[in-house]
Amino acid sequence: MLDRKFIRENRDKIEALVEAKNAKLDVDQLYRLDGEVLRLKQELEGMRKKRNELSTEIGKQKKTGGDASQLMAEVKAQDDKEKELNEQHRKSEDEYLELASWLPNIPDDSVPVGKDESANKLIREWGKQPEFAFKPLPHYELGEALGIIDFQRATKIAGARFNVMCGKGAALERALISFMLDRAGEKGYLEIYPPFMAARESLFNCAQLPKLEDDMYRLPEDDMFLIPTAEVPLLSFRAGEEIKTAELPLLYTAYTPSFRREAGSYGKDTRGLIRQHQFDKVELFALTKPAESFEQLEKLTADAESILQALALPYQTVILSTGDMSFASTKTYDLEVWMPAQGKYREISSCSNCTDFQARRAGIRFRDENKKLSLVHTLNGSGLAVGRTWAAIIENYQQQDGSVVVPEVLRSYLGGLETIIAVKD
RNA sequence: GGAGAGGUGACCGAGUGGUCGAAGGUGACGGUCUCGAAAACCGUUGUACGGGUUUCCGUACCCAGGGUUCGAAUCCCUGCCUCUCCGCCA
Repeated sequence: MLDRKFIRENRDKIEALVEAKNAKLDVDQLYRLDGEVLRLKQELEGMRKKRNELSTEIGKQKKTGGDASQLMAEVKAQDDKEKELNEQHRKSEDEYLELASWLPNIPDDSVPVGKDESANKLIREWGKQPEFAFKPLPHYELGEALGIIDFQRATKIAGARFNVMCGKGAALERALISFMLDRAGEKGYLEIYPPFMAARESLFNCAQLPKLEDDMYRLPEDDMFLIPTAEVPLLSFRAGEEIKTAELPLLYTAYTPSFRREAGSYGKDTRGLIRQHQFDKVELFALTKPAESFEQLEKLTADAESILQALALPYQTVILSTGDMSFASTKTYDLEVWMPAQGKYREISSCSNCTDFQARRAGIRFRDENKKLSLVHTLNGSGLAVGRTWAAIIENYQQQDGSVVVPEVLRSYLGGLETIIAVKD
């Protein structure tokens, strides 16, 4: 949610925003409703004032045994008008809020302007792409040959875009989660283990709603959703709270699965682990003072990058253009890991500064230097998407004989295992 | 799932129809005292929106949404949440 006064006083910026982020809403209607709400509210408050004054007077009369019937009739006389005004005001207000909830957050000035991902900009590259004396295989072929992942049988359980990991494959997934959580813990993030389902309000606070309702799995009887990212529970964890200023910045990390319907992505990445309905992720999340959030974004991004570096996986860091950014973000870095079989970099993390956009919806505040209640800023980043990391390891560490070398930092998590080899049957 | 109790300001807690935005306490802040600190004492301390804009005025808010009433934190209804007991269950 954007600040209402800001919207009111910056129509030019709002129009530019709607253009830059490809938002779909009727700006004229938004401003018409805002004006109407203000007008109705003023009129309504005037009537309430009169009613309050008369009621007080009636109270006094009754106390002293005077006759209040005249006054009571006077109050009664404005009932209908007041009721109607109230109704109109509420209706306009609801319509306004509904419309305003479709306004995305405003991109930071440092973000490249562009319609889509073609305008994204490379920030830096890290690591050397491995050279193979043979044609590197995709992770799904290798993984199936090694017997550590099974896409075929997963369909019997849940259909397409799911997977079953087996043996060392399952252990590798678990090792990655533990490794990432441990690293985040070392960097000062508090580990959180939250619910994997969330109420409608949590999704709205996070700005997954209203825009992404069709992209989520829903439990209609309870009006709950399977979380599409740990960002949802981590934001709502402190919703409605006044955070003690000395506590900021608050850093949280959480492992959760993420559930996404991937509606509208038919035919994209149909093979392998890149695009699944359920995938594991270790999330990094931060609440900061406003003045520190962009600095925190650099730190948080660096923290995510450090995981890739520790795993010695080549990657590049990209800043997303205005048209490619998510709804709530003002500035987003994507980390893209090298996938040898595709010969491409693929997104493995996305780190965003949502400034006060989510905090306003969730009501998370603190006392600033002037002791005024202010909204905190929220940031989130994957650190990292575990399934895609799994895939990147299999592909980057593959050997000619079809085995996969285990990255050194993971070996202690796998009982010292150095190489994943095919299970003989 | 069944029965009961309850949800009040940063926190604890009083308040069962009018003068209650709300006692008291804690915390925080300012001051007195002190070399300094603690203690003690005095004072200050809600949010949002709208209007005027130098300290001002108004409206709303005592979980949320409806209702009764001239008037509701206080009465009624619904929902959500918490606690206790029973049942069920990993």
